[in-house]
This record gives sequence, structure tokens and C-alpha cells, in this order.
Amino acid sequence: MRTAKRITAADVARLARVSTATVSLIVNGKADGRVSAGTRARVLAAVDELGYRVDAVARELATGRRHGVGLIVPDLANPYFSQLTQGVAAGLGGGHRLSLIIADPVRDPDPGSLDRLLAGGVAGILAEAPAADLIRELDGRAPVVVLDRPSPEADHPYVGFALDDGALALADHLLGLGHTRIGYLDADIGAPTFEVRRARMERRLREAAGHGFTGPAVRCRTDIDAAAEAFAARWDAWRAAGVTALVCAADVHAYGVLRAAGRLGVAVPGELSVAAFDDLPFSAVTGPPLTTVRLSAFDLGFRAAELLVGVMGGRPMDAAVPLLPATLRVRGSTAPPAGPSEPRPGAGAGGAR
Amino acid sequence: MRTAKRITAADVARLARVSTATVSLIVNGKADGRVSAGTRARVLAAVDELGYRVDAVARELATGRRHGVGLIVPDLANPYFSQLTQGVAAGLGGGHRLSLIIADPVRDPDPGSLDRLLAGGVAGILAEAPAADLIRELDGRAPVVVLDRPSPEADHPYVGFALDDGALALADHLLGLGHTRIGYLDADIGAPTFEVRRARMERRLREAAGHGFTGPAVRCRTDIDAAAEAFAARWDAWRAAGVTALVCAADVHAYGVLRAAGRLGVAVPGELSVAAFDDLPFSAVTGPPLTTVRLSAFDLGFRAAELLVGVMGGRPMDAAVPLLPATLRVRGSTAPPAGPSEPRPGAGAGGAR
DNA sequence: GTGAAAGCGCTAACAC
DNA sequence: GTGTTAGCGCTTTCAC
Repeated sequence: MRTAKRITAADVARLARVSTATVSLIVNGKADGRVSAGTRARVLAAVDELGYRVDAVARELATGRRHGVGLIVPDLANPYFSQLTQGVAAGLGGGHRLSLIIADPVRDPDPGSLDRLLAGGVAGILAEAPAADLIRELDGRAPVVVLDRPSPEADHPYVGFALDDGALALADHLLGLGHTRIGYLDADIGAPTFEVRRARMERRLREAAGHGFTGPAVRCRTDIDAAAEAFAARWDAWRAAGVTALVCAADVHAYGVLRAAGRLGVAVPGELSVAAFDDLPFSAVTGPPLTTVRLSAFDLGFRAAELLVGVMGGRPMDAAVPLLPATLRVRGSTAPPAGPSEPRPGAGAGGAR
Repeated sequence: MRTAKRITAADVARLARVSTATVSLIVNGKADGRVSAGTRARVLAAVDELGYRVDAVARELATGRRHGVGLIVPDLANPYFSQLTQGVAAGLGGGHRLSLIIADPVRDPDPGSLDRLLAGGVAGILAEAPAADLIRELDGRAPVVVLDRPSPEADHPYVGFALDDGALALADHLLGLGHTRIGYLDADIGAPTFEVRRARMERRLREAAGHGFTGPAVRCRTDIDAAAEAFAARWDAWRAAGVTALVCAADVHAYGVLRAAGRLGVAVPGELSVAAFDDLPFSAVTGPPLTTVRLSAFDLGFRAAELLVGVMGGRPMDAAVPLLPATLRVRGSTAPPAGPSEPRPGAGAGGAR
């Protein structure tokens, strides 16, 4: 906790027989014509000998400039968020350090950790789908860019996906295959992105089939195990309701469904088609490969980071950032429903594209 | 970049008609019996009215205490590292902020980003499999804990897995199934963890079968696409060499192999058994589910973080940290080799446990 | 060219 | 109880 005694600019100055001002100029490369070659060499030698490094904390205090960017995400175990983080890191480019707050998606981050984040010399904040409370809490503390949801509470600039397109495409895909009774496995948090995914699909189903989703409304954590359990517990009810296709709010849910279906002996897509949203890299290698709506979390993070850097740099934020695409990827987990009479016809089980 | 004019303790002091010292005591909860209720209330009111927040940068400068922990990881797109990061966050507990450096695994992080990391009030560093150069660079700058490899260059405490156990178990599993010609798809970076995985298995194969791995030595990036390509390019050679089982250095490689095998029409495990190391959560839902050696990256991160907190707190580091377990998970991707005469016998294709 | 000195915003002795 | 006063380590005018 307590840092060992550091080497300060004063130490260097003493050894090089100059003032700390000179040391500062030199280590910051601002010594153009202002410092003689001799002095410069002496100072550099001293720096080297002592192993001096400028203390950035002191530097940030002195200059008033902060170089950190804080990222608030719910859960790095979900590849969606780690891709997003990777995108943020890339979009930030050099020159910024990235501080992470992993916040329980349900509860907002505790105020302490928020303070700690802001504490670390944070000049801007990236918040993934923050709850309204958090948005308010953040507002005014530093430039903020919101990801994956609009920020009506404080109109921060935000980046998100054209979810409508994706939801529509998925609904039409399933409808086109001949499914009419479709179940939905939702996330257990009421984030806008999940609201939209479900609501938009449901509206389309209503238009086309005269009714929305079929069977029990199920919500569960975005976690393979939780989804597997949820599916196992509800499959009977869904089947009883005649469900032939199940849409999951996120790929991770679908992974759980696939696992549980395998164990229960439910053939996918023979007996049940499964589809989802996200298109994580693993969705191409599940058994069977997953039909899903691609939402590039990497791009989302990248764009958000770029935007934040711009805003921090004083660029006026045009809140109207174009939405990122959401396009359907059809793979092996969806197929036409089995005829009611013939239990399992040809069921093209699995098989990548 | 430039923070808007901040509200300082002096502002609060002025408004509350007290000194900044008093403000400091109160906002830090050190006002036990030292401050009267009246003053306290006045100050709190002023804090509220002004929206004052203590500037952590200044605070860290003043106290000399740093609360940040820096984590250096190569690639958050690999779930192994995001699980690890999640574990670190959990192990750190409240009271520390986590700064991330995502460093190209090949090149070490550029000195600039390292400086920036250290700059941000970092009191300790967690480095995932740093190259020797990096270790030296880090040494002495702050307490360091190394993950996934020993740190002979500077004997920092480190945490890792009992890889020998896992490698042995996997070798024996394959041998026991009847495979004698086994291929190996390695990572393209020479990290010790990968060295050990391969070398230990190879040694066992030598003991048991009289020869090491069969077929071309292939190395590629730890990335699904790269592995798929690598497999597609080498499968002919492996098959020609009589390979019936392929071990991958990491699950992510195996995912690529699975995908490529599917597209090439290579039956797994009928024609080729596939196994790997890591046991990421997705390995239970691949088609077929993957036989792999479980290495809990979350636990690794958690333990490392605990250790670092201890070291930073001044606890003497007993470099001898027990290794984390590496246990084999047998799933559907491995099976006995097909007899040379009968192309595809019963091949229990897929099917989770 | 180089140094002196005044902060940056806060904490922590030590007075009063 | 509360205020005064030094710093923390650095940057940055402004003299010399």
C-alpha cells in the first residue's frame, strides 16, 4: 500500500547539479533550445543512474490533466463484455489508461468503487447499459458515453445497435421456416437492449401470426448454467404449449439451452430450433452451430471509446451517433418444425453452414 | 482532457466557514470526537450544496498511498484471460481500482503504456506470463505477482497450475483409448505454460509409445480463425502420418479445429479425437463437447490478486504458493481410434455425458 | 540556458 | 474543537 521511498526529481536535480525545473523540462521533452547539451546529458545520466520515473499522480495534480478512462461493465465472464472491453482498449489508442469497474448488473456499483474509479485520474467514463440511477450519479462528474442504451436521463452521447433490424430479421427467419409457436428465454435484468430484442420480435410475431411468444415467460441470468437450469425446468411447459422454436436474449443463454437440450435428449433443431442475439465467436462451433443476430461488441466498444476521446478533447458531441448493424447469421440450430404427425423426420441435425 | 474547474475543499471550507483541515476530517470520517455536531452539519451541507468530491489524485499525492492495481494481459478476446480478469477483480475486493493493460502477447507492452499504468496511482502489478524482458522492466517499480509462469529473473511470487498432472492425465487418457499417433497444435508464443503442456505430454508419449507427437509441428495464434486455418492447411499431412488424435494447446485452438473439421467433413471423434487445455465454459457446448484439462483462470486471477494485496500490505511473500489443480474433463470429442480397416465403426459421435 | 518560487488539492502534525 | 502550517512531487511562469 505504502509505496517504497521513491526517487524524486529533486534527487535527480541534486545529482546533476541543476534545478528540478530543468529536470522537468528534460524528462518531458520540452527542452528544445532551452537547455544546453551538456546539462541535458548530465540530467539524463542522473535519471538513468537513479532509475528516476516521473510520478504521474503528482504530474496529474500539477497539470490538472487526467489521462484515465473508466469503463463500467457488468461481467467479464460474458464474452460479449470482454469483446467490448477489448474494443474499448483498441479505440482508446495509446495515451489513456483504462480503469475497470466490474459492477453487479443488478445493483449499481457501490458508491465507494465509483469514487475510487473517479479517483484514479479519470477524465472520462464509458458506461455499459447503466441504470437510470447510475446515469444520474455519473452526470457532471466527467464526460460520459453510454453504451447499449440511450441516456434520456442526461442525454449523454451513446452508441448502440440497430436492434430492430436484427429482431425483425430473426422473427422473419423463424416465421419463414414455418414456426408459429415460438418461446422466448429472456435475461433477468430489464436493460433496454433486452427489452427491445424481445418487444420488437413479439410485435412482428403478432403481425404475422396473430399472437406473441408462446409458453411461459422465462427470465434468467446471462450465464450458461443458469440458462441450462431454466430451460430444463421449463421445457415441459414449452413443449406442452407446442413450442417448436426458442429464441434466447443472448448467445450465452442459448449455450445453456443447447447443453440442457443435449442432456434431456431434445434434438436441436429437429425437435426444437434455437436462436439468439450476439453472435459470439463460439456460436460458430456449438453443437449445432447457432443461428443468431450479430452484434459486434468489439465495434461497440471501439466506437464508444473513439467518441469519448473526442468528447474529452472538447469536440462537441453530436448525440446522433449512427447505430451499429445487427444482422442475422443463419446456422444449423434452426430448421423447419417437425410435422406434428411425424415425430422426427429428416432433422438435418447440426452441420455447419 | 482538461478537467472542468473543480470544487475544492477550500470552496467548501469557505462556505461552511471552517478550515480545510476540518473539511478533510469530516469527509474522511475521521471526525469522531474531534468536531462538533454543528460544524459537522454545516460542512456536510456545504459539501452537498457544492457537490464536492475529494480529488483522489491529490489525496494519493498527499498520503503517499496508492490504491490502484495494474493488470497486464495479452488478449481479452480469449475467455481464459477475461475469466482471469474477472477473478482478479473479485480477489482484489473493494478498495482497489483495477487498471488494465492489454499487451500484444508477442511484443511486450510499449514502454509508454507501462509508464502510463504505473502513473495512475498503481501500488502493485499483476502480470500474466510476462516475457523475461518485461519482468526485468517491472522489477523494483512496484510489488509484482506473476501469473502462469515462474519468475526466475526476479523471483516475484507467482501462481500457476499443476500442469504436469493435467498433461499426464490427458496423455494417459488418449493412450488408454488406444491412440498411438497423436498430433499437436501449439500456440505460436513460447510462453512457459505452453512449453510445459506440450513437453510433459510428449515425454509421456515417449515413455509409453516410444515416440513423441506425430506429424507436422504446427503453431498458430490462440484464436479460433487462426486455428481453423492452421488445421485446414495441415490436416492432410496429419492424416497421412496416421494421426488419430489431436491435442491443442488451448481450448480456443480446439474450437477452430472443430469448426474446420466440420467444414472438411472430418468426423470428430469418429475419424479424429480432439482434446485441449483450459476447459472454458463453452467447451461443454461445442459439437462435440470437448475433452480438455481444466485450468480455472478465474481461480488463478483470484489467488494472484489475494497474493498481491497481501504483498502490498507488507506481508512477507512466501514465494512457494501451492499450484492450482489441473484436472482432466473427459467429454465427447475423444473416443477410441477407428480400426484401420473399418472406416467409421460405432463412433459415439458427440452427446454430452 | 537555468533557477526560484508559486501553486495543484489534499492530509496530518501540531498549535491554539 | 478548530485552525495553521507544512509538505506530497511535479509543472510552469517569470526573473536572472
